[in-house]
Amino acid sequence: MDADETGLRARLVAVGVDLVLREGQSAVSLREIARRAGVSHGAPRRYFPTHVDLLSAIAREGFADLTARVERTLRDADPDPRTRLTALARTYLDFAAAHRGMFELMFRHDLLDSGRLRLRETSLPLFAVLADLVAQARRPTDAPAAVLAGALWANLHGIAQLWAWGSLPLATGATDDDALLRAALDAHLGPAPA
Amino acid sequence: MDADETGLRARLVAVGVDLVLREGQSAVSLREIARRAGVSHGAPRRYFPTHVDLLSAIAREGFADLTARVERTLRDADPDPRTRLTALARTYLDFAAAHRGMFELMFRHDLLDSGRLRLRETSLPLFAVLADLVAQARRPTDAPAAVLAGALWANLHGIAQLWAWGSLPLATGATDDDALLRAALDAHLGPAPA
DNA sequence: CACCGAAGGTAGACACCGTCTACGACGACT
DNA sequence: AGTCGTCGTAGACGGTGTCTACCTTCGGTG
Repeated sequence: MDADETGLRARLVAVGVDLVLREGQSAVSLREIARRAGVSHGAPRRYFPTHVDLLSAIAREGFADLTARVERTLRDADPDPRTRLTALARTYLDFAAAHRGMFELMFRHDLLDSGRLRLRETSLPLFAVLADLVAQARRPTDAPAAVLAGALWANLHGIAQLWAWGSLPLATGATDDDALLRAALDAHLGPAPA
Repeated sequence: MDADETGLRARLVAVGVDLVLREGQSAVSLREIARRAGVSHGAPRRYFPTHVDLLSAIAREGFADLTARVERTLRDADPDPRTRLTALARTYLDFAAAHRGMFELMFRHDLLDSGRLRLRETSLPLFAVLADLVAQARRPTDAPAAVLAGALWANLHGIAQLWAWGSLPLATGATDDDALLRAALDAHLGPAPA
């Protein structure tokens, strides 16, 4: 971002992001990142005392990226809340599918320290956007907006997870996750408008 | 189970199950299991050529356990499909919360080989139970039963995941996942009966 | 100008991991 | 009695994260 381009700290994060996107979460070792950044294996320690710190910084970039994608999608989208929610959901699932390694890392709480590096502060705005749209699309008989938004998010997340896991298509016979996505949106927000 | 109690193979799996339940997924190393089983670090290799094989066997026990719990719950439950689905869902979430390490392992596709050890065959019956109940509770205007069941499962799974992740309560302000669970069931199956 | 002290990166050690391989003990069967 | 399989041992190898001692380099101050 605004960090010195040549600064090792930023370079380590950039290399890590590239690595997790290209080779998945398990490839992101401290030593491998250091190697690709052209420094010794001990160098990262100056900026990231622990592996968790570096991974958290990388995951933070992932949340920022996802948030930016969602905002970009919404910028060009219809004003109708239901349509916007559909676009948001599709962006979420597309992100999970296209950047599987990063998506996995982002929710591996055992590898991350959500307290450090303002990881949580980076992920909350995304939920706020979702919650705001849900509040607009909510019908009077629905659950409270926060609960409805949480349930919908959980549904999106579950679809992404189970899809990555591999048994969902096998169990449902679906060949794509679009049917599941539409079912989830219909369930939480009511039938799609004509 | 029916395996020789004194057989090393069964003992390794039992120790692994115990270990993952007690200390979480990251504690389940080949060498630690061997240590606790009182054998050398190379011994497991005779029965489980690779770490993935042993973890898969452990996860298989997890699925069997979860399936058994669900079946036990349903045995004593009301015949009404909606009630039964609620009981199933609660059992699923309770399991995820109570045996977090095992639950994590069960869906860590990067640590498991779903092909080997009939892991998939062990997890599918559980989904079949869910799908069967959903088919009974399904309303005519709902999505096809398989899709509806998949979407509901994804919702359950997402609630479990995000709850474990830790940001859900923070975002929704909920102090328990019961509100989310009820919202999910209501969304997919229609409002709860009086 | 000389010095010095901190910042930033190097390099080696340590314990642990999964995997591979050579080897020994032991029991059953011919 | 002898031989062959089965099963577990034990050591090595390359990998990991972390810790620590060291070196280099550069900016400010006497």
